[in-house]
Amino acid sequence: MLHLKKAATQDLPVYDRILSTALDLFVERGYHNVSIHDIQKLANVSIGSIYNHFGGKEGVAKALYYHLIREMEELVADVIDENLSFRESCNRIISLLFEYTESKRNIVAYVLHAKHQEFLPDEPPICSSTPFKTMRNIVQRGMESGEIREGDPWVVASGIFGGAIRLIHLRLDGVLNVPLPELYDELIDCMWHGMEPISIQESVA
Amino acid sequence: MLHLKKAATQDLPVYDRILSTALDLFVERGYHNVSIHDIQKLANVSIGSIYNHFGGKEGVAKALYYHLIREMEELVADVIDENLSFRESCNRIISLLFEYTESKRNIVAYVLHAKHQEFLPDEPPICSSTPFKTMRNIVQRGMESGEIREGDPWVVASGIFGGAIRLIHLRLDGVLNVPLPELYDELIDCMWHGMEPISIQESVA
DNA sequence: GTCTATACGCTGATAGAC
DNA sequence: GTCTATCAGCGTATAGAC
Repeated sequence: MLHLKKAATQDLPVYDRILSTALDLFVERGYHNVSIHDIQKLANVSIGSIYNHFGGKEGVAKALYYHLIREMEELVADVIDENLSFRESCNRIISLLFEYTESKRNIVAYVLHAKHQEFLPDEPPICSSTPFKTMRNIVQRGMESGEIREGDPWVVASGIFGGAIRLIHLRLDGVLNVPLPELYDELIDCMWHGMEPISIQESVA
Repeated sequence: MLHLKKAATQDLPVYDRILSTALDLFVERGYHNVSIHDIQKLANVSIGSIYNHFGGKEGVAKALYYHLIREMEELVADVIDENLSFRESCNRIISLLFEYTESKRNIVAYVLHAKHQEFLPDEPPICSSTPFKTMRNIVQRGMESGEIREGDPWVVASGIFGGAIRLIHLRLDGVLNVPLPELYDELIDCMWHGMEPISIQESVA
């Protein structure tokens, strides 16, 4: 697997160096504002190497896409292996995504931000790709086991993860200047108990 | 104001015809995959006209941006003028956004989807732009009046609107093939009452 | 596998007639 | 204001040496 660190960039083998550099550039400037020459210079490789390994710029983007989707899948799979309750699984996934957003910003940004259809016309849109499908399936299992309200799985999944994803977007866009993990507890509370004022919730109970 | 309709495209004055065509093309292919020549051909105008009115492709994108942001602002402002309760205001905004997504798909897609920083480096990111700021402010007022739980305004705003925005994205990406208004009631219920199974909510009450 | 130099097409932009 | 013809620059991709 590929672990991207800027500091270690120069020590990586060519293949990984290209991917690592491309990730940084794509996230920073956007795919279309990065030329092969930019990647070539910053990664200290030749254009020929890039074409040898990836067959061009689109090939680089595609390889990146698969690497990072896989990384996200593993994150979700690890949570499932922990055999937590349904609700704890959801919380854990959100918690990990929040940590990722802080420690591996560009990975999350590339997966979440990019309109991959603009430059990867063959790939399915990201929300239907495996990690998100998996998350939807988790929700469906939670409904069947009665741990969560019944309903359209997409609506329920959006209700659970929508707030978290929104916060990640805000954080990536630089609108939020608070690290996401600090907001975790409050968000979890909001999503499970709803947005009613707490006084009402208590008076009902 | 600009009301974009594909059918009436050919009857519009040049200025609006360019904007309308550009909107469709930008959403369909993405800003960078659309050339001035594409716009020129499809809008039945000359390149000269485009440069006269907008000063270039970026100028077209910028004008579009302002038009559509303004349209969204008005949508929110109209809701505020109705003087509903805080909660009803939120519901109404979501309802209108859902309708917009169905009837004016490309407008919503352009405002929501695009990473405008990639091609409009001078503009602020969309989530911090006026309509979203306004929505956050509404939330803040709701907290002060006790109609909603206290907390970080971004977290609360994400809790309220995050699910809706997520569904809009899914719909725009073609993952959902149900018109959003049909999902409205269920979503609203989820967001106000939380994701607990309904049986538990009832037993608590 | 890695590199450099080069070719070719596309795109944004301009000039100048009407 | 609208148009066409044309230019200059950039970015992808290739060819061929090492």
